Amino acid sequence: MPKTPNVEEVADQLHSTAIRLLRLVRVQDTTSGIAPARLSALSVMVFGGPISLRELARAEQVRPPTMSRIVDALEAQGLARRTINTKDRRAVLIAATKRGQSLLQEGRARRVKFLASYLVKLEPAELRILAEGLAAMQRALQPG
Amino acid sequence: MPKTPNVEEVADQLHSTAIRLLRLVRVQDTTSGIAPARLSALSVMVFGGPISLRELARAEQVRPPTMSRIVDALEAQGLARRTINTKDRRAVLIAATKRGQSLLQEGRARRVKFLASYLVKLEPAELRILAEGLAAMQRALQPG
DNA sequence: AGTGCTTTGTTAGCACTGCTAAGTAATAAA
DNA sequence: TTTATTACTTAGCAGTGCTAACAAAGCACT
Repeated sequence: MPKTPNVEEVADQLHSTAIRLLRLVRVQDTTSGIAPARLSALSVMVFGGPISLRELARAEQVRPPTMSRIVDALEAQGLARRTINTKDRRAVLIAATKRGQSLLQEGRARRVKFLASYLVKLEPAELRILAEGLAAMQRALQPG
Repeated sequence: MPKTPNVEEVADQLHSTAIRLLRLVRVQDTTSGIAPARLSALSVMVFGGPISLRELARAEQVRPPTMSRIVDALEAQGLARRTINTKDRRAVLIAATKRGQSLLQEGRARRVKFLASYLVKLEPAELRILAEGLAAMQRALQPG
């Protein structure tokens, strides 16, 4: 029976493990031909549907000018489109194109597959603990 | 008794959770006055001692020219110093200064404390599971 | 309608961080 | 000694974050 771990120690491990993990998958992301911030913004559109620039910026924790440029690039690559919001003509509605959708799904699949290739080294019991640990972490990171 | 989870599902959760976590702590890092790549490189020197540029670049998974510029900035901020390697005069030995060491420790402490403030919301049993899950993940990410 | 405030988005310009290509200096190999 | 390799730097590009400053649209109130 393992003893209750120190909170700060876990926090430290958490941080460094997250860094290592994202560095690992970054390599996979570059093969998609879409830069990471663009891929991430595209993902929000694909899973959440058309969205205003302001909302998209908030979802990505980025300022509007930054997101405006990201959308510029996605449009130039034919992966997203700005459409007119007839309800409020100040705002734009940004949506992923068909091509943007399929490209995202492919990239996501590749990334997940890549990560999964590491996880298969674990015993079923370890995998279960990892899944439970993740669930706990998601609860902890929840605002409030 | 929870059933054994799907590997790809866990991989997906892992990825998005890691992204969210690092976005969270990024805010804390900006308060240190050192940019993230510089902070990370500094950390390698502080915990591993003097190191050549090539090794440092490898440790940070970055190309030498990129690291050369990061070290330039750290030197300009008085946080690291390039010294001559008498064994091989092609190479440089890069080491953190006293100021670099203390600044890093402070930043690290602030980040850990910040993360820990989220983790205290968890029950001891959840925290234990999270720690075990992290350990499993570190085994999985191990090369080989 | 008109006046003024707020909201949405853009443009311009800066800092930081990644890359490759091309160069110099020191060392190793032939 | 000549050639190749290794370590590092410089130059220049792309991507991604920011703030400041602006235009356009909507809102509130007279």
